[in-house]
Amino acid sequence: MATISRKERDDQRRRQEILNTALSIFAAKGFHGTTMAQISQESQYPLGTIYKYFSGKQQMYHDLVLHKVQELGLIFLEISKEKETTARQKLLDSLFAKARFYQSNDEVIRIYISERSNIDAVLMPKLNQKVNKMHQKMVDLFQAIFEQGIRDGEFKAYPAKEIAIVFSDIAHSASWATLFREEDEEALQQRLKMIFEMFTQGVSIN
Amino acid sequence: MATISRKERDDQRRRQEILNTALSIFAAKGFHGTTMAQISQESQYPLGTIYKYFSGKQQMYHDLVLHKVQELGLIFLEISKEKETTARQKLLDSLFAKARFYQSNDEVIRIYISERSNIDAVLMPKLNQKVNKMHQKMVDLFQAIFEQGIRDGEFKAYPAKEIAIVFSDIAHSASWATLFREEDEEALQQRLKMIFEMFTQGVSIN
Amino acid sequence: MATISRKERDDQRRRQEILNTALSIFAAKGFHGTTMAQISQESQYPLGTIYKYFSGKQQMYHDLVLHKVQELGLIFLEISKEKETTARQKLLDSLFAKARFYQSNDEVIRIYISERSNIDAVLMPKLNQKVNKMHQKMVDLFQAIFEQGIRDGEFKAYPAKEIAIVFSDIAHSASWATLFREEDEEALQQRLKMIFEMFTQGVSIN
Amino acid sequence: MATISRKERDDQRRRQEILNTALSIFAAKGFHGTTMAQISQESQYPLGTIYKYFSGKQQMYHDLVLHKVQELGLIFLEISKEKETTARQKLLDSLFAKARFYQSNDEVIRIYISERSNIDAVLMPKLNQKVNKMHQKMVDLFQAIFEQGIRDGEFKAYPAKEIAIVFSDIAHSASWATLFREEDEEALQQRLKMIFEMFTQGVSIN
DNA sequence: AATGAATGAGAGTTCATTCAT
DNA sequence: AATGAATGAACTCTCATTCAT
Repeated sequence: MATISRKERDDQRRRQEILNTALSIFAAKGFHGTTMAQISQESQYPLGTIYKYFSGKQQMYHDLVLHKVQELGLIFLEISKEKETTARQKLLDSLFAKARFYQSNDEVIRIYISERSNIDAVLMPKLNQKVNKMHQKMVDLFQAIFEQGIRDGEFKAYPAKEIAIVFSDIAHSASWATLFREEDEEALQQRLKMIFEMFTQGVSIN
Repeated sequence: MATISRKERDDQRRRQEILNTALSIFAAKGFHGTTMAQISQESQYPLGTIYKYFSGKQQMYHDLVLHKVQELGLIFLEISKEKETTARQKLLDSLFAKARFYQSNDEVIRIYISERSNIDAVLMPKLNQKVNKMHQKMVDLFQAIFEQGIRDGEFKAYPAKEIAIVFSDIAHSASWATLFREEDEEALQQRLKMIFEMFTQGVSIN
Repeated sequence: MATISRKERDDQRRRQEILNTALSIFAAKGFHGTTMAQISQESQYPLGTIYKYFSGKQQMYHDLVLHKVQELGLIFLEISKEKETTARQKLLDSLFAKARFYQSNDEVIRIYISERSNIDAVLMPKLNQKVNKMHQKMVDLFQAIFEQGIRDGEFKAYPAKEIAIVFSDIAHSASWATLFREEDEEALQQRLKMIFEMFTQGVSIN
Repeated sequence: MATISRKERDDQRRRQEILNTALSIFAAKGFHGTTMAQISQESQYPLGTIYKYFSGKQQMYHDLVLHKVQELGLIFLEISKEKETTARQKLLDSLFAKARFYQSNDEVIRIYISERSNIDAVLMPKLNQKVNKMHQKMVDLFQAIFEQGIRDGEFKAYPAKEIAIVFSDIAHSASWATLFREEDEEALQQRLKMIFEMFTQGVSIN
């Protein structure tokens, strides 16, 4: 019904507004440096309301991280599902997509990395597990792409899983670097292409 | 002569014992999840004693991180300074060294990564700066190796800095993976060699 | 209109209750001998609540001292502003007022004296400055009264400032003594009058 | 015997050196702001040695205060015992003596005043009692002088005790003021004489 | 239903005193 | 006998969460 759906839409919007505010603060001050009072104040939502939408500080953080990681995962999923595209092209697309995603989500990226580094694994073991699981899924997507590429004679028959891991980290590092450089679009594209060429052609002479 | 008084030796030993305990706890629970009381209890040193050796929780953490990062830096420095070694071999050595270092220092590695991820940059900006500086130095060492390799006709003339960054992250990722696999020495060596071959020869079929 | 919301009134009352409790304890045990936990326990307000009203132990102490000193200052100001009163009478009024104030605020008086004595000037320099400033203002009021008295031919032409200081301290000492005697109202009045006569007529014969 | 007496003299000297250092620090930072470690460092005496001479921080403080107050008491005793001197002159002498004492002992004076204000009566009740007792003795000396003066027809027959209290506080206030003025010897003498004249002749015109 | 004031456990750190050397 | 490193109780203050309004 319309009434319910309006309420739902409002809820969704509020939730998102709160999350966005929380994201900025978490990224700036870290999980422990951020207080619920700050989030309440900055987001203009009363504390009680925030606790209506989230069961606690930790869950909020979980939501935030998982939501964003999922977003990135979806992008890769889209790319990997394309039918008429070569493996090579899919990888290149993924590389560009990741860099773009990092550029427009630099705040959350810090958090994602931090989570991956496991540091609060004891305090938030579930989040950590989930993040790693999603990371694994993304690597799996790459693995599938490499399997396709090997099948199609594009790539050498290295173990697809190992290549996927290496590629995933190259993509991360190339994208991460984006956040600390003042590159224009052109320079970014050139750099990414060069890195991709390194990866495919190797750095050795012959 | 090694005129270290007994007191000094004792001090050094105690300091190290405390640091070791702290390391375990920091690695397991993170900076914020660790309490001085825990370190005191676990290390069997009274709180007051710990504060004799370290001016506070934060300084302890700093010491811990910087000390270990320096250790890794020294290893790379040794390798890069070798005279009669080809660039190729130096890189291979570095890759193996990094993996071994990660294996024997898995606890501190989590901390190092966490620091690099910037998450508490506001709370501990100085540590962060220093860690990044040391990371930069390590990348610089790799860059020098690549410059040597390019000069000697071993490597293609990619921008040395970009290759260095890529290589550094591949090395990290390959070593990091070590911590979550049950590989014997043999399997590890094979994997590292394969990854290095990928990196040098490229994954594409021409 | 007195549109003080109930909340504001409650706040004010609570604040005052806490201050009153704190006052007793500070007066009995001094600043350093008093713990926030004691104030919390004695006042029946939880620690967190106390920190809602006061930003810390020191600020509480400041508030307490300044508030009370101001109160006394206002009393003197009232007296000194009276139009139709002789200087002599104003001084007598001030003397009585001070004694009464000491009687009904014996706890805070100890604190005031302690502050004036400068002992924690390094730890709480601002409070000390303010208290001394207010003390100076009170002496200035007396000075003005003496100037009036000299102009009117009531008093000898001693430097008004010096007489004011002497009078201020006589008033303090006479009032202070009140706290350690078991005088009825009658005896108090007689003693103060006698002291005032000593001050005005001198103790020497001819 | 000579050997013992040398030891005793050394002990006495060391004790005094420690006390002098402690005095400076107590006066500057207050009782609670001063740490035993500071006294040890500043005085160049090891902590253990200090605890040989004093049973604790508090006793040190006691010794310090009592010693100095006694010194002042002795001065007044000397003056009051003089045979051929008029009461008037004895008071004048006392006034000058007090001012000089304050000038050369400004550090301890702050402490003395602080003690008199009773603020740590619960923490150091014995010291407080003793200081007040000594203060009382000094007032008693003044009282005896006034009784002498009244007997000799120098002073009006006010209750000697009350005059003594008033005089004692005037003397304190006049001396205290010394610490915050930049008076030369001449100006000081004039001021004290004027204050004494005020006290004896009264401030009123007949 | 929505709010935000109230709560109190638990954090990091200090320092008077002891006592093994 | 002289030392000063070692001790740990006790301090102030913070903040995630609750629940009365």
